[in-house]
Amino acid sequence: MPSDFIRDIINEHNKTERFGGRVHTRFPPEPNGYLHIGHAKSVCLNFGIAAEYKGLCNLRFDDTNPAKEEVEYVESIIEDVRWLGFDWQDRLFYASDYFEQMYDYAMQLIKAGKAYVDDSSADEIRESRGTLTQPGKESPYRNRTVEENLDLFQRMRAGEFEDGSRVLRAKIDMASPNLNMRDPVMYRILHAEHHRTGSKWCIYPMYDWAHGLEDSIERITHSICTLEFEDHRPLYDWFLDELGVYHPQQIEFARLNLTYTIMSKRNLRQLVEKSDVRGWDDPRMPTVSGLRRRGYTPESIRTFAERIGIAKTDSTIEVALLEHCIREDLNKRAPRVMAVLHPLRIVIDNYREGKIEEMEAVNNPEDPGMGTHKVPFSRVLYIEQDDFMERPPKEFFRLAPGREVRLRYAYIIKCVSVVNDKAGKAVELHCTYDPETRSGEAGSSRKVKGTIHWVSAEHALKAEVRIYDRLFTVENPGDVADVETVLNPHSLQTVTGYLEPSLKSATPGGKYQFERLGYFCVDAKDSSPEKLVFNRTVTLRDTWAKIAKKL
RNA sequence: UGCCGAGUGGUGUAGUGGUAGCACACAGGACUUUGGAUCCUAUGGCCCGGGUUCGAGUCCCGGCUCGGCAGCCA
Repeated sequence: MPSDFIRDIINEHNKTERFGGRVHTRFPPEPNGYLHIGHAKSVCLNFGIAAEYKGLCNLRFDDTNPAKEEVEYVESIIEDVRWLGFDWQDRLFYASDYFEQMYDYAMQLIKAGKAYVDDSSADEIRESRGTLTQPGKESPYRNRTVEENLDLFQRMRAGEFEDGSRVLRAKIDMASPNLNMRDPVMYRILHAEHHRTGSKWCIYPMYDWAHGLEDSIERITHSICTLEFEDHRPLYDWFLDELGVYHPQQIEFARLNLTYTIMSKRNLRQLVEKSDVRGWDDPRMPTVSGLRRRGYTPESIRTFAERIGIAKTDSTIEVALLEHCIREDLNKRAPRVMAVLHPLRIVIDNYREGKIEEMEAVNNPEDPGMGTHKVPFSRVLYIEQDDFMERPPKEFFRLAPGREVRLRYAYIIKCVSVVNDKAGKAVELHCTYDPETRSGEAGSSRKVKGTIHWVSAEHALKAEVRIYDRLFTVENPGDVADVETVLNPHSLQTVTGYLEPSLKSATPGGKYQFERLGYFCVDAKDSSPEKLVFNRTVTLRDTWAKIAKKL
């Protein structure tokens, strides 16, 4: 069980019986965009804590702003939370289900002389709010009678007034050093169609007013949110105390930041709208749907969420940790296959034309229980262009003129000649094989420096392979004024890959390790049996790349 | 220069008065029919200054730095 300041607080509450030993959290997204990895952190935290303490966690849509919210988003959020592996049973709630009760509570506050209808314009309210260093000024409407406020508020609800003409405000303290306490707006008039309540309402509650009530109504014990709401906690507490209702504890933690990644919904939406990516679920997006399509597993994301920890310090996690988590998971479960993405044709001169052998390949060296499968071998093969160099440095131990290398699960071959094109680029290799060295047989114990992967040209399956790189060229794209300027133009490279024939039966979402290259998955949207499409999830650790870089 | 909050290796995160630990990254090595995986080893840290104490990352005081807040967004 992880240890962090939130669990410390819960342990303390359990000790003092503040909530009678109960633990009940909630994940409260606003349905105005797709969930991203930062939300996943919160989902794992809230549902994870509930599970650890044998408590409950609700899924609740904070749908108080009809102007920005859509059912498409609620559907995607439900799918994503479920995919991450969490269950809210029958506790799927919507803030909009509580509108009537919130209205009653507002009437109660008005009757207590703690809220008033303000006829000021938005501009006037902003100007009278004061500044960070100067107190605000009280509204001329602040001291209306309770009767007048009641009447006006009822008429606001009845639709008698235009958008923006009036608001309901809490009467707190215009001189408070905490701006949130300077008579915050509780309701605004919005004649807008709500995705659930239709046109039933034309006044909508503001976050600060609504959120605590939602938590209170659901008997939440620990209302976990991000740091920027720290200043709002006094207001959260004020509303609940003035109403005298059940009062959860709000706790704030630092949101997730990732290197080379943007997390704000605004920026993510911009990428989608400007077609910098192919939608919210583009595999380059840090959205849960993007990661899923990219080939990330729920387990890897949960592990990641656990490893990054929970704290109040603003921090930025290196994206390498996320990549480590998916490699670690896929290493244990992904079957190994061979695929050549940048083919170089080789002919084994001394291998009889038309001869075909079935080589036995291990499905996963980490798990012998996964068995083996056959791969056809023949005279003409493809190997990776990177696995051959005409003038290799001494650190390179793959194929080169006159050098030997092992073909994975097959024979040791030697390169005897190179065919170059006009530009001098190697386009075909002629090799000989050593018949004594077939994998698994007596002579196969002979050692050579390198082993490379291959596919038989005549048996190869062609597929579209999408190779992804980071979306941004800088570590902190979120700090840049316009993210368009730091987009990586090479974040997607599409190639035709040559795959071993066993992949014929690959189904959408299927995850594989292409030996020596990385983990790849069948694209869930664009792949079909006629035209397979693979996404590269993540590369394997590449020691050679590091060496080559230093040369 | 208002209010709130945060400062522990490169990046994160533990440590609640008693040997500063873990993960990732990085460097080296072992092993290897994936330059994968695995294993081993190394480098590297308590923002600063005072104070309390036998003893301070931890408690106190004073600084410094960074983040958040002036939507009828959440």
